This record gives sequence, structure tokens and C-alpha cells, in this order.
Amino acid sequence: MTTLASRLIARLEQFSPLTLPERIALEDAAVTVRRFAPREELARQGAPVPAVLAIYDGFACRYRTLPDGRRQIVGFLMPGDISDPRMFLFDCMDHSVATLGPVEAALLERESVQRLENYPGLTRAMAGSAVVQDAIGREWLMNVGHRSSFERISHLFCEIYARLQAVGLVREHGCDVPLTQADIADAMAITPVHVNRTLMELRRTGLLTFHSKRLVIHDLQALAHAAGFDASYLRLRAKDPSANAPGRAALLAGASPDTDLR
Amino acid sequence: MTTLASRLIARLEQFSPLTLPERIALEDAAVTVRRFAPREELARQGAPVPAVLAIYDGFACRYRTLPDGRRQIVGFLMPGDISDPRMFLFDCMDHSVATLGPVEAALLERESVQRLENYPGLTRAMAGSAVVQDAIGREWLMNVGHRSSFERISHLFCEIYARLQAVGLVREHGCDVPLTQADIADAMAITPVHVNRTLMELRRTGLLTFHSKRLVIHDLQALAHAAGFDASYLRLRAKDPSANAPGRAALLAGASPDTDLR
DNA sequence: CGGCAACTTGACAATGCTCAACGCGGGTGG
DNA sequence: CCACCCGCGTTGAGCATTGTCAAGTTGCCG
Repeated sequence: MTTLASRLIARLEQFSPLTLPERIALEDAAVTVRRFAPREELARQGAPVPAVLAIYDGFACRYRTLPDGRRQIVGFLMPGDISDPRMFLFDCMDHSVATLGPVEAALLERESVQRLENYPGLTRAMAGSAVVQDAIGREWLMNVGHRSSFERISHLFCEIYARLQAVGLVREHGCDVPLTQADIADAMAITPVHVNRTLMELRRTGLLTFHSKRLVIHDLQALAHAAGFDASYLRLRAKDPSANAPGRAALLAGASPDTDLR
Repeated sequence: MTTLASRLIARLEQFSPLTLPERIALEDAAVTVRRFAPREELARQGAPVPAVLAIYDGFACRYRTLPDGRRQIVGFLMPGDISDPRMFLFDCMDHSVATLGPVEAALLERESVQRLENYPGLTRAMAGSAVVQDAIGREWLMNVGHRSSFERISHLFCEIYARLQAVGLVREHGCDVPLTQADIADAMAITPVHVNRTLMELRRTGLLTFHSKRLVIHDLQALAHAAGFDASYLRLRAKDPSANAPGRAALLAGASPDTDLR
């Protein structure tokens, strides 16, 4: 059975190996798993930085809003993700954070994080995680700036699929993606109605289906090609599918990019 | 007379105060100022991470390119800026870096950076700098996603103006901005021809002029309002006005959240 | 059964793109 | 020294991707 800490450890170890004491410290810090309702605000732009968020299950998002109400989602926090501890360097948030669907997560207080930062491996892993989230932001900028709506949505689903695969949440070419079409719209800067049209076109072309929060990718190769998706920015090591059931610890194997890029 | 180190110190101290030994260490690390030609590539996507860049004068940019040649600039590096040292956590760059106009900068090798990271104040300051660059990226996403070309370009110029003001490079409501219209296009994801049209409209409305690399803002208040610009994401402390041109205090350079959001 | 959120669908409008040409200035080579 | 050329800026005409508005359907949950 997977616990929050084990998922977090597995994810963070993709960035830097952790010593036993480091894993224990992480487990201690992330014991209290809380449940959050959908659309719950966890941090507000301009308000004090509340805590670092470590996601066990579900999606959250960072977003900014314009005075007129338009919302731009600037990143997703997915299972195994941890938000950037360096936010504590400033006294207030420059963006908001909210859950999308229901979420299980741990909140790490400032002191808790500071304790973790005494461990170099953990510091390095969290930094790596943050760098990847930056890279994702850069890719999104590319997406929103230079790709058609069709490419954009394809690309987003490729990314989500790859990230969920990295934490073992993909089965049978499908995964649960608790996003509404409006969420996708806010992330990719497309109108909800146009998201709808584009999703139907994706369905029609047989590349993927996304229905009742379930994403199924029928032709990953073709989808990645259509999207211009190259997973290298995610810095994923290939996930051993059997690693879900404990027993086989031999990860870190090759950086064998089977779901290859370019 | 301003040296690279003094500019760097002044900028970094906006994030965290530095002790004397820290300043000295920084000076030691950044003694060698190199000159770079315009359009010189300093780091290439996919290639090893060469060095951390500390800018003394001129603009550089981070960018990603699509196979078909389209380029998205994902951030500017401006005088006093330093690129993110955490890039060294990975073996290759996820984006490229190039100069725009001529640039004077120091290159800090991996070992040099590691030495600096022994100083907590420097580590904190560099982290703060990186967090702000992330925040800028988020704002750009908002820009490209949800603002009209007119707002976008206005917003970009507000940002550039505020950032240059923070390092004392604004005089008489004007500053040197070594960008071509094509550069602005690549940053804001607009066509060069449309950038041109928009610039002319900005000129016509009397908000600003941008000619031969010189930006003059005629009505900052109005421009910021038109752009929906709120400087708080830049986390600038008000620049001491006496540092260069006496008199006019920093208008929007807001530690004060009076130019509030929402 | 009612209500609300999410999803669909259609007609129309517009912002910004494409393509194409031309002006202008500064640097370089003959 | 002049002429050429290339990068950059400027302008125009037509077009298409995507936004807007509006209405209707589905489906879940109380």
C-alpha cells in the first residue's frame, strides 16, 4: 500500500537519492495527511505564505487572477509533487493555490521545512523538483504563445500523462485527471467552448478520449508527435511499473527514455 | 563608479542583506567581466550547463525554440540579474540563453557557485532572485494568455522600466532597452508586424515612445493602468532616488501594496 | 423532482496572422 | 568614397483561428 511519504520519497528520489535518515525525516514531517474539498483555496495571492504543500492524491493548481476575473492557471500540483519551499523567503504569495478535485495532501509548516532543509539530499531533491516546475512553466509559455489550441491541449495531456506515469498512476493507457474543461481552459488560455470543440476533434481523430475525468490515450506516439511534445523537460527517469507493489527497489536503472522524445 | 560586483550586491541585497565576507566572496567570484557580442549564444538547450551568468550591462534572454524555428523568449536577464544556480542540479539545459544587445557579464563556474553557496546570505539572496524570476514567468503566462497585444506590450515595458529603475538605470522617465521589435515579438508571442502596429498605437496614444533602443514613458500611471500592471510580483524595494537622479521617487516600484491587486 | 454545474452546439465577430512589398540606415567591400 | 546589402522598421490587404454570445442538453446530487 502506498503512503504519502512513500510516494513523496519515490518522486523526490527521481531528483536526488535520499539517505535513510532523510526518508525518516520526510515521513515525520508528512505524517498528517489532510483531505481537502474540491475548489478549496489553500493560499491566496497577497496573503502570507501558509505552508508547503505535498500532494498525495488529486490535483491542485497555482493561479493568478486578473481584476476582471479572468484566471490563468500557471501550474498543476499533482500526486508526489511538493510546492516550492523557497516561497517562505517572502512574506506573501505572488499567486494563489487551490485544489481542483478532492485532494489528499500534507501541509508542511515553515519550521518543518526548515528542519528538512538541514538534510542536503532533501534540499537538493526539493530544489530539483522546483527547477522542473519552472521548466514546466517555460513549456507552458511556449504552449500558450506558439501552439494552436489543438497542439496545446494535446501537449497538456501528454505532460499530465507522463507525470502521472512517473508516479505509477497510469494503467491501461489511461489515468484519472480531475479537471473540468474550464480548468483546462484556464490553464491553456483557451475559451471553455473552444476547449470543448478541440476535445471533440481529438476524440474524432482517435488520439485520445477524455470523458468523466478519465483520460485515455489511444496513440501516444501520434499524440506526442501532433503536440510537438518532448518529455525531456520533465527530467523523468523511467518508472518501473512493478515498483508500486513493494518488493522491487531497483529503480534508478537506465535513463531509458522508452516513451521517447523527438 | 559602478562595478559589476557593486551592482550585483545592490541587487541581491534587495532580497537578503549580505555580510562583508559575503560581499567580498561575491566580488572575488565576479572579478572577470567578459564582453559578449549581440546575439551570442551562452547556453544551448540540451547541452551541458555552462555557468551561471551575472549581468553587469545589457540584456540577455532565456528562450526555447520549436522545431519549426519559432522562438519563445521565456525571460530576460537584465543588469544586476543572476541566472539560477540550481540549473547545475541537472546535467543539461532545458532552455537556451543568448545575449540580445552587447552584454557585459561575469560567468561563474560550478565550483565558484558552490563556494558562494557556503554563505547563507548569498544563498538566500540568489534563491530570492530566482523566485522573482519565476514570478515573472508566471506573470508572462498571464500576459500571453489573457492580455491583448496592447496590454501585453504595455505590461512588458512597465516591467522592464521597473526592473531597470531598481538598479538605477532610469533617467528622465527613460531607459535604454536593447530589444528589437522582433525580440519583443518573441517574448510576448505576437507577430513582429503586429508588435510594430501596437507600438505605433502606443506612440499615438502618448503613453510611451520606443525608438532606436530608447524607451521613454510619458505617463507611467496611465500606462500601468492600461496594462493592468502591478509591480508587487517583482518584490522591489523602492530604489533610493538619490542614487542617480535626485528628486522623483519611485512611482510604482512598490514595496507598498498601494497599487493593489484585485 | 428540481436545480445547478458541466458540457454541447451554432452563428457571428474580431483580434491578430500571413504574405508581400517598400523605406531607411549603417556597415562593408570594391 | 560610393554603392551595395542586410537587418530592422513600416504599411497594406485579406484571412482564419479563436473569442463572444446565446441557447440547450446532460447528469449528478439533494
